[in-house]
Amino acid sequence: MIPFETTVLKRGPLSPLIVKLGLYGQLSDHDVDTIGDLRYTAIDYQRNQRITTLSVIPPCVYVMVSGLACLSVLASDGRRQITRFLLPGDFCNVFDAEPIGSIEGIDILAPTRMAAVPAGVFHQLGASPTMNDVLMALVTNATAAARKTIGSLGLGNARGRIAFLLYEFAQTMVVRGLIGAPTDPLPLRQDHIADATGLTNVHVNRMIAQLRRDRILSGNGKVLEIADMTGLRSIAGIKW
Amino acid sequence: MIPFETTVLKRGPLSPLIVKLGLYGQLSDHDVDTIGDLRYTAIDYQRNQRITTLSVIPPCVYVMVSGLACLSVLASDGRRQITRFLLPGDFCNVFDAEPIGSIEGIDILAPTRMAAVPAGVFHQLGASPTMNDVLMALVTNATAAARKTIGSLGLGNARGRIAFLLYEFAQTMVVRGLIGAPTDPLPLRQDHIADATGLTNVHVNRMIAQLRRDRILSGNGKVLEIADMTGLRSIAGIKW
DNA sequence: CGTGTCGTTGAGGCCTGTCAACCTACGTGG
DNA sequence: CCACGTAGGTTGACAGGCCTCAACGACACG
Repeated sequence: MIPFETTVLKRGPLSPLIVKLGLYGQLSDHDVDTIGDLRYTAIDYQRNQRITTLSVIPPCVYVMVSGLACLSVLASDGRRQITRFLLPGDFCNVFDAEPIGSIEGIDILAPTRMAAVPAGVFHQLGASPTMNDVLMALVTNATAAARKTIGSLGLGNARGRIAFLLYEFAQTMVVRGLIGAPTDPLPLRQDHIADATGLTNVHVNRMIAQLRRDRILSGNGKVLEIADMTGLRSIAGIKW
Repeated sequence: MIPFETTVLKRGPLSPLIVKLGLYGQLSDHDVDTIGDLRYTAIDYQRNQRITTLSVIPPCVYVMVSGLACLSVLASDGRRQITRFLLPGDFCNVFDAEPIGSIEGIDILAPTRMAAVPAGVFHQLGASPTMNDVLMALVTNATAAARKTIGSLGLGNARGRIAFLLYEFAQTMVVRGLIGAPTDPLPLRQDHIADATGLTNVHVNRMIAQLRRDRILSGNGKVLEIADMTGLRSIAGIKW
């Protein structure tokens, strides 16, 4: 029997986008084909690049194809706060991840490829009622996810914040078909976790060591794996 | 000369909604009239009520008409994190403020009136292309605002977090026409600020006293006023 | 083998939380 | 008119979680 992923992956590099959109509504075969066949310009970015303005001449919608990036806000003193991670299939300059005016930028956390799709094409696609509903649900969901993060930052101590971040990140990766199981290695460095939780890398290191001793996390050194999703969720300390 | 507000206020109780929508696109006279004339059921809520499910039989869109409320997430131990404030004109159960499944609720912070508009009517309104764009911009903006809050919580210390919150709150109140100037008294108690910034009410009290000594805030006791918006913004510590 | 990246560990200090008491303003009822 | 209760704000003493600074280790790569 051919696994489900195979049929999706046959759609090509934009299949992560199809998977993502499919989470928010039933896509018609026509929509799936249209997206799968979209013409786009591939653009590659290197690690540690910060992008404040994506080229929009001609007007383009950027979709991440592979890699890892994030949106972040900077403090006056240069520190960085990651406000959301960007995964393959995520929009990078519109809809749920439209950077805030001049204060938010895109940081590339691992070698990343983006697909620049002419905005006109995409706007046309969004004209269909079902696709419009899907996009609206997408953005609404992003708002809700951001508010959950606000909850975690406000309510949790260091241990709780880290637990929440890892739980949500792994959950998202699985749902989006980017890893097979939540116990697979996560592509996060301790610095990323620090910048996303508002903690220092030193303290993140200590907390991760503690979570490993508690058998909530596994892996050594640079390999970060979740051992106990249920435990992680309860440590996050939110009343779900 | 008749001030602008007068013409808007003539639209009746739903004028805050018209003002809000107008921030995200040019509304046609027809749209304004339609919204101003919407039939709705008024529902009043008392302070300290927590609403986990708004009645949706029949399906309704809830719009706040007057008062003050917030969305909040609870910790396992019962503490509350305010994830966003709800002001007159805000949707309360759809679009930019759709509560997250079972984990988020609406807390009434001051006597509040909501307008329950039949969902069908509203869905019909959103069918027009321009209004659809307005709604999409609304939700996108809410996502961006939430991410800005994440930035403040992650980057700022107590002083910075409070400064950010008050700056954004006052700014929003002014833009929405709910107060005349950012130096007008704000309808926030110190407890609200504590729950929105993830601090304790005791520490919020000390920080507010400090900001008053620094002439950034004014007012005594229960009266909270901003004296210096520019100073507040720079204290927030975000690279704008 | 030098260099850079990322993780790890220790010592010390500050920011913020916790606990507790008290104060003012205001409304209610005898 | 006063006793009382409640809501919200204010202040002090103390503890602890997290930050800062610093050094070192493991590993990849040219």
